[in-house]
This record gives sequence, C-alpha cells and structure tokens, in this order.
Amino acid sequence: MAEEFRNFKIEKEAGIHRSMEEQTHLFDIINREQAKRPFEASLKDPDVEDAELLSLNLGTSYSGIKKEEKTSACMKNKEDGLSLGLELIKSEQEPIQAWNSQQTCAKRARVSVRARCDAPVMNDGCQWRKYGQKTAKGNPCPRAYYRCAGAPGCSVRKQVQRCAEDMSILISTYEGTHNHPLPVSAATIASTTSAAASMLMSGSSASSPAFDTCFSNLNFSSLDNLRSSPQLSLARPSFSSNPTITLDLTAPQSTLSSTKPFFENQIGTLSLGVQNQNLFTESTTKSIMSSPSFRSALATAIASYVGAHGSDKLLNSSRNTNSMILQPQPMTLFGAKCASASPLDSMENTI
DNA sequence: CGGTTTTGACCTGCGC
DNA sequence: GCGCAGGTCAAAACCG
Repeated sequence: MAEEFRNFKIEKEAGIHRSMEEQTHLFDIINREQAKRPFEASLKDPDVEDAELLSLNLGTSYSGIKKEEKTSACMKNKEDGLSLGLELIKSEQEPIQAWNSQQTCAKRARVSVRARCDAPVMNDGCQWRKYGQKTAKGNPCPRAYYRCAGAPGCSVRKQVQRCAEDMSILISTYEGTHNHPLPVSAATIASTTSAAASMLMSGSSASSPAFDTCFSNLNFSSLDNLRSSPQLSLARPSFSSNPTITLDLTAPQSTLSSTKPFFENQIGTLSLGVQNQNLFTESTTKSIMSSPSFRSALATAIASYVGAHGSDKLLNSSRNTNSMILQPQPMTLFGAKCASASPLDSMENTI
C-alpha cells in the first residue's frame, strides 16, 4: 500500500492525475490499511502520516464505515500534544454512546456558515424550531435562535443573523451534534460541526505552541479579512468566546476556481492554501506544516464539509508544496429558497 | 386543536 | 456590586 501511495504522490507532484475511480480505489486501500495498523506504529511512519489526512471520517452518518469497527476522527498525538478525543466504536450496540461522546466533544465548538441568501433562513435540510430572537448590539438585524426539532432531546442549536455590513449575507452558526440520523443535505453541516468540535477542542486542551500559533494567526473575524480570505477560517467571534470555524461561501466563483488547473470546472471547490501570504504568516506556515495533527484535523473538517459524497472526494496533501487542497464534488448544501450570486447558485435543490 | 412563532421577562457571564 | 449584553424561557398569539 505504502508503495502505491508513494507512487501516487510522485505522480501528483509530477502533474500526473489519475482518474477519479483510481483515486477512490487508492483511498479505500489506504483506509483499510490504516484500520489494520496500530496507531502508535503509524505515528512513526511518515507515509502513514499523510494517509491520516485521508482516512479520518467524522460526522453523523455511518455510511461508508464498517459496522464492526467504526472509527471516528479522534486521535491523540503524543509528539505534539494535540488531542482529537479518540473513540472507537466496536459494535453495533454502541452508536448511542458514540453520539453522546461526540456530543460532549462537540459541545462548545461552532461552525459558522456565511452565504448570500435573500430568504430569512437558509434551508439546510434540518428541522428547526425557533425559540428566541434578540437584537444584538451593533447590528440592526435581529439574531434568531433555533433548536433542532428533528428528534426529541437533540441539543443542536443554530443562530441566524444577517451581516450588518452586507445585508445580503446570512450568517448561520451551528453548535452541537445531532443525536439522530440526518438527510444527506443536513449531514453536511452536521459533520462539519462535529469535525470542528474535534479540532477545536483538541486545540483548547493542548499546550502545543504550534497549534496556538496557528490559531492566533487564523483570526479572520473581520469582514474585510473574510472577503479576501480562503473560504474556510478559524475565528473567535466577538459575540462568543467559543472557538468557531467559519465557512465563507460568499466569495465569487472566480476565487473558488483560482486553483486551476487541478480544480478546473469544479463547483464549490474549497482551497486552503498556506501559500496565501496575505493571510498566513511565515510562522503560521511553519506551525501548520510542523503539526501533523493540526493538518489532519483541518483536513477532516474540510473533508466532512463535503462529506455527503465521501467516497468521491479527492484530497491532495503534499508537504513539499506546503499546500493542503481538497476537491469536493458539487455540494448540496442549501435549498432553492436561497437565491444568491454565490457558487451555491449552481447547486441542486436536494431538499 | 396542536404545533410553531413571537416577544417580553428572566437568567447568566463578564467587564468595570 | 452593578450594569450591560447575550442567551433562554414561557405565555400569548398565530396558523394550518
């Protein structure tokens, strides 16, 4: 497996691209091998370290994971002190415990989605019940509070608020993990929340200087920064002390397809390139590249974001090029209620 | 009539 | 301790 993966990396760096089927097959092999190998051993193998970026699987759906051995993307790295709250589900009788465990893990982290939307609320596939509304200081637009109504006892909450500086932008902030199955369209965000929780909780509990540096340098809370930033960022929003991942879907399509030729003709491509010198300082770059766990967790978050088509996703990670790029299938995130000029326009309404 | 939304009151955390 | 702001509660209103 290692040999084949090494060849794949060499081909990538040489600009040779395999077909999607071949790549999917390769990732399947990597995943199987990763499952067989003891984790401690994998930490010492540089090839496996890259494979980690591909094998993590978070979210609310168990599809694609073997029933006998479901592994969520929680791991520990003794080398740099990062923790992703590893849990291993050994049998089919344990999903509830897994939900609960995941819930604990995801309790405080948030995923904020910014998208252009004319409708008062984005249709994300979930059932929500409004339980409050408040006008926040500094924003004339009221903030609405929703609870998940998909199942009794589900503690997932959502805040919806229009951006004060651009009323066409709707900011939806998700918190928590669903305790029930979700439709594919809703599972996308839910998976992201879960992944974000794992990543951010690992950061909050770690004493890793590398992670701290990354986090402090990745503060894109201001609108101007968001507009010029990659489509995914980490932030500590002013209205909350909770760590938050922001998915900015308001960028023009030209920005999203700027990673040609590798991502040509793809809709909703996410590009997290540390080569973006406007936003990533040199120290951040070094920190990211020296922290395999951070890279792994970040890849997980992004992968989960496009997780609705998990088997088809394509990840390219190369230490030499200092880049970590993910190519998703077209996302099916929001419904047709949401008329906008964003890349979401081309998405199908799956709700 | 049951479920959802609205809205004012209340609770809690934080800064001074 | 006090005031402020964010978040939640719960009764009333609304709707299908």
